[in-house]
Amino acid sequence: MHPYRTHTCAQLSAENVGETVRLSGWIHRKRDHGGVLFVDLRDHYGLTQIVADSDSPALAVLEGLRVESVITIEGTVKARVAETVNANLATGAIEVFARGVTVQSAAEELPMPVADEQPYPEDIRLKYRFLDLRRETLHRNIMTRVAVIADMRQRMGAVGFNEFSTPILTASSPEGARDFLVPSRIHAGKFYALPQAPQQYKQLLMVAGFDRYFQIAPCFRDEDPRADRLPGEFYQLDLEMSFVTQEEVWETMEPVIQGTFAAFAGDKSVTPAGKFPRIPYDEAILKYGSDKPDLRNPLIISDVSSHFTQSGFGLFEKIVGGGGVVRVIPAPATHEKSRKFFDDMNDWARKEGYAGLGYVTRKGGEFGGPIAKNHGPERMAELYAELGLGENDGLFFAAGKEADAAKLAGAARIRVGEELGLIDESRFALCWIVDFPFYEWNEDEKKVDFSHNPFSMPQGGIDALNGQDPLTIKAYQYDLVCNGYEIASGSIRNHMPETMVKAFEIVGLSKADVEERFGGMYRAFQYGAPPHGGMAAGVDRIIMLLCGAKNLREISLFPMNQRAEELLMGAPSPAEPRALRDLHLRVVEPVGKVSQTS
RNA sequence: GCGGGUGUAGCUCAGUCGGUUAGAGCGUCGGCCUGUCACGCCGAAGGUCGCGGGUUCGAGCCCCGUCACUCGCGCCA
Repeated sequence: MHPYRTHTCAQLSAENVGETVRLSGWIHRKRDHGGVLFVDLRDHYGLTQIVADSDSPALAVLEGLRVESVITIEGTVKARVAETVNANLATGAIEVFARGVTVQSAAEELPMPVADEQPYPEDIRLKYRFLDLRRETLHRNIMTRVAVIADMRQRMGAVGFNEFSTPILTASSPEGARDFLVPSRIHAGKFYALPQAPQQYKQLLMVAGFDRYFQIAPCFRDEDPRADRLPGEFYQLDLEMSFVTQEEVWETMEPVIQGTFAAFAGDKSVTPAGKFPRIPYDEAILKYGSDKPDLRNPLIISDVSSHFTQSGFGLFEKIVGGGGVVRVIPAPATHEKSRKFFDDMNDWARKEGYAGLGYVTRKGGEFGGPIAKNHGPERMAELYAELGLGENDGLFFAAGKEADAAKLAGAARIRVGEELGLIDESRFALCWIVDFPFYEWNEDEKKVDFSHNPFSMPQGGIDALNGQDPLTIKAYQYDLVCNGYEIASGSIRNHMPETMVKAFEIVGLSKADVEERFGGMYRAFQYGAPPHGGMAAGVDRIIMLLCGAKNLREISLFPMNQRAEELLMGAPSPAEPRALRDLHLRVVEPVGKVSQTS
């Protein structure tokens, strides 16, 4: 007989009654009735009830063990009598009568429960992550993660992509996020950087003629986290294709992404492949106030500035006269809502740092609120007719400089949608946001900057760079958005050296700068580079959506906390003086702050 | 870097207007219990009310500072 087990804890059924078996696992729960004792024995696969009574030498041993101790049970499979069958358990028709027990590893008193899903403080969960990972939900989420990644690999392979591993110790990329640096021992004063993404390597693979690359790629960025952004490291489904237009990237990836979503969506619907809406960036900002709109929210923002060029409502007239805009978010069927509902929204907007969120109420056709009063009921009715709003619909107003108003309107759209329960939770709504601006105006430095990706191809190519106002140039650049989360981002790359040089010139960088900062890639483009493009999808975020988790820590094995500490292993930690010497480093403590070590 | 929220037993939380010895449930420990499956019953231990300062006759409660966790802004090409 196998020293540890003949079956897993999910395997035994009525068919095994009478067999002598061996099971190993953790003591999930223990119910001690004195003369008879039950143990729910748990392994990765499931639970089996173990029973011991005074006839069994196992009774005394099990009585003395704490939960989460690891044991091996040898015993006989018994059918449960009808009244004691547990329909909630896969193995609930049987139990194993323990004849002998071996303690493989006794557990101390636990710092946190395993057989219980009660919320627990993050720092304890992270410090005892091995216990946390035993808990049902997290254990299941991690297995979903494993399955999603395997599914992605399979689908990518099926459409002709090959998985390549690119270097982890690489060169610092001067654009973008803050790098994690690794000091060089051999080269004093020089540093490797961990890749923020395999961007340049995957483009080099295209130049090297490999045609279709993908990788479940670890990426490293030293930026502050969010609930949907892990500190330090994360994974991307990174891919690149040669000789493609952006439409081909979308057409190739829609079935892959849709397929993976559908495979794990449970009873939620997923936007069909080939039907992902393609929304230009400018339109997204106008209609949704965001470049990552949640399309489950039916509310659409409208620009009503033209209605306020002349208005009894002086504030809006002044804003529009000064080049600003007035945008509105409908609040359908809010005639029963109290004044507090509307005032609370305004308070919320002010708390978020905006000037305020105006509103008009409407009940049975009657307008209410100061904006309606001053603007006048006839003009309000005109505006309502244009927007197609009914006699019980309210309206929120976001006014100011265009970018601010759009942002406030976007935030208000989300909040109104949630408050009114308008979000359709039963689906994954996917869309592409396309035609991102290539450049943007940097108000602080009074100069033009790259808006997103300096490697992407400007629409119109070098002619556009030469002849057009830079701020009107679009890029062949796109994001994939699901339920308000940006889940992928990509572009057709700029593979032409002279176009690259021109593109960087506009943000004030010379040819020499390009050669210095992107030397490898720039050099590669001198020797025959195929037109190429691709994208990178946030694996963690996709898994979070599919698991219905609100936080990336719920789908990650050993995540760092918000201060980028890994509490289980204790990272980061101070280095030995000798290691610092080898690396030619000396630590300079920040003034006024003592670094904490544990 | 900035802002919001939270901080009371190992955990989840209650704690009235600032007023007696700070409570409950879960967990832990001890005892009892031969059919439970979130077993039950009895008992016990367990508290620098995050920390420091202040106001007050008196502070878990009010004020100031600070720390931790968390959510957001900046940031994330």
